[in-house]
Amino acid sequence: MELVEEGPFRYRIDPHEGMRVPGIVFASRELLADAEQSLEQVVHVAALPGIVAASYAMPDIHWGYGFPIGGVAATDADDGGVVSPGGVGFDISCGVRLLAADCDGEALRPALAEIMDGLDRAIPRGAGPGGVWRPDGAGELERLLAEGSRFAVERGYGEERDLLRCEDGGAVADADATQVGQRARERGLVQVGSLGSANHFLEVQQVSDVYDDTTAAAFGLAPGQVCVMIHCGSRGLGHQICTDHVRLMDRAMARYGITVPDRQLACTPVDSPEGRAYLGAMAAAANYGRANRQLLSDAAREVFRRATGARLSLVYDVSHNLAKIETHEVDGVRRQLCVHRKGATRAFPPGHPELPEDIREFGQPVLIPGTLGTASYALAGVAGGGAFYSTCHGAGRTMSRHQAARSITGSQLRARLRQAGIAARPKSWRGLTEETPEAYKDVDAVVAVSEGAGLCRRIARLVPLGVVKG
DNA sequence: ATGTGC
Repeated sequence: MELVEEGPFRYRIDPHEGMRVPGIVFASRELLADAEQSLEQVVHVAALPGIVAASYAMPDIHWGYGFPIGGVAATDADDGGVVSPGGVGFDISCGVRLLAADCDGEALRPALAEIMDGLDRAIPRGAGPGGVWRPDGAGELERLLAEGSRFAVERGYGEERDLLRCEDGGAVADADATQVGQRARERGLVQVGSLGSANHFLEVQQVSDVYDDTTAAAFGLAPGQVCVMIHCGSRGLGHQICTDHVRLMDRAMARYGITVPDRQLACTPVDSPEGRAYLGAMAAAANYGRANRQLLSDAAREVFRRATGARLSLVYDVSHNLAKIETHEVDGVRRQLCVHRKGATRAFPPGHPELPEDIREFGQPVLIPGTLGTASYALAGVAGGGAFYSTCHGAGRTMSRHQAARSITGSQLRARLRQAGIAARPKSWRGLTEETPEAYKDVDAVVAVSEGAGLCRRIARLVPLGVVKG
């Protein structure tokens, strides 16, 4: 792949092979070495009808279904632009929530084992059914899909202030539950308030570094402070919605005269019945994902309250797998675009009207989950953020799950975490080996490059004290 | 990511 170095940590792939726009890859030379194969997917995405500006790749890019994970693509509906479920991914609305405790690590230490045991009992996780709340039939699921975190808070799982610190106030307005199929509903009904498996986790963390005292304080973060980070998505419901709508679009594509370089890029115009149906179902899954994180926050709060009386207040909740209709200025013209972010986090700049009033001047909080036993980050959006105000979402895999599981045994991993002073409560030690840190890129490098490329800035770094995983 | 692989 021919890459033109355009600026610091910014590379361009010039249009060829049916590309309508260039590819723009944000990376260092080291990170590019891991990205080589997935750049082909950046090229494929650049061929989508109606794509605007560029097919972007974040520094944590890796191979995904159709689109790369770490990809950003915006399309213009008025210019034949399409929407593609592959541009969001199977885990619709997968995202991260960070809660700040009113105590520091030193104070928490004596109660840590008790808290971890409490979380071990309170947090449903792993594949299959099980959640903290079983909606009372189809009516409640319907409201959950329409109202997201708002409904969870209304039902007593949280406080009104939580909603102010959620992307979209905790619910997107354009959810259309009629486009969520029966199987998706059945799977979703029994998984409300559950973590899932793979790289999803709930961690008790401590702030290890602060890079901007003022912004950190405004976000509610200080050196040494205890936090809880939750990384999860929309479970089987989102997965089923993606499966269903990929199939529908795959069949419909030809009728719109659309051809794509990879069948996994199945798409239809944003303004088509199929496009609107997907966006409506996707928004319902987005609300499910937010409610899921809200319910797990409530479960964690209860454990902390009982163990030490500590309170957890929400810093922010943001997704990294979503398509959204947003207004952006392109070459001096304001346009309504369908922005696909897949393994990429929205990072609105300071002053953006959609940000909570009390932190608006600092830019949107961006939450980056680390991999097992490594650091996580709180970042902030910056003015001029290159890729439709998006940045990285995490470390990004370099090893397959199979490869990772062969590289270390459960007991070796267990010993390492214990040595690092991290209290782990996995559902199974065997399953955890797929998540060994060597299977991922270095999150510190990914975040440093994202900042260097002008996509975001670092606010605080967090390290794990305890981890709950599927 | 996922009642993991058509």
